[in-house]
Amino acid sequence: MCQQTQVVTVIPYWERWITRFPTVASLAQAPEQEVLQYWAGLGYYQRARNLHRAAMWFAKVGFPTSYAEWLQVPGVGDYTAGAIASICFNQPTPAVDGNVRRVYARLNAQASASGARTWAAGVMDAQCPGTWNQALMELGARICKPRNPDCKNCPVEKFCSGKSSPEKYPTPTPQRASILIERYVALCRREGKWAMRQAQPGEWGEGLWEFPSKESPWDGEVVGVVRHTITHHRITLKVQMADVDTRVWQAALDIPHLPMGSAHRRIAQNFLGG
DNA sequence: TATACGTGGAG
DNA sequence: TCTCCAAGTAT
Repeated sequence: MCQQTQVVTVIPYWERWITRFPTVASLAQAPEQEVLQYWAGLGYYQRARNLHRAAMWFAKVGFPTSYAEWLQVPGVGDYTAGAIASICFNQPTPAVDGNVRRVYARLNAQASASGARTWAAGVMDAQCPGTWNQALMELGARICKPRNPDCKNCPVEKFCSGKSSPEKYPTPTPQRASILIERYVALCRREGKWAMRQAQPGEWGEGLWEFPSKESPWDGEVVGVVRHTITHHRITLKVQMADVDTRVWQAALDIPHLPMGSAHRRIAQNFLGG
């Protein structure tokens, strides 16, 4: 077995993305499959679809200028709308991210962060809402960190009700039990092409390409195992060389350019060599 | 209000 | 190698 050494220039995701989609219009005009292709590997594929829909929205009606309008944009929720409205349009809307929720819970010794938005609206500096919101978020990111918070350098330590045991707030949500999933993946090559399929709506990775798989083994040699986790699902993919009955085939040279999730991408990289 | 979503890095 | 963790939106 001999290993080939090759020099690979890794182009960052953002650079590939911004080169292909330098403007809102270019993103709006792209087919969704291509948007997914450039997003592939990052996860949260619904975000890519929402970003694409948002671009089409902007191309059609322009950028919103208020919190309420931004909330209508696909993929934009309370935090993003509040951040944009306050930072770009000087509107006194809270921008409550995970950092701000943690600052709220500790400052007020609250087990739950559900009151964070009401609190943030109340302490808002209406003269400089964007700067205020960014300061709150930075306080959480740099001082009031999830672990080892730097209380001695905290500008509001003397007001803090949770300072004696900051890591108790907010109470962590109990972790879910893992669900173990085992599937058998078939690699089937005919005339230089590989059997593949696109994940359907309702399946994981909708619209992404993958190799055929099922819960029971195929008739073929197991050549490897790939492990993968999606939230609390621990997935073991056993890779087999097997014959499958399919009508969809992809040329080996095209596979690196298809939108694929990381597990099947790893399978393609590790097992399609021959 | 609780849960699903995908991945990579830290330990 | 394994386990744990992260942040925001949609539903």
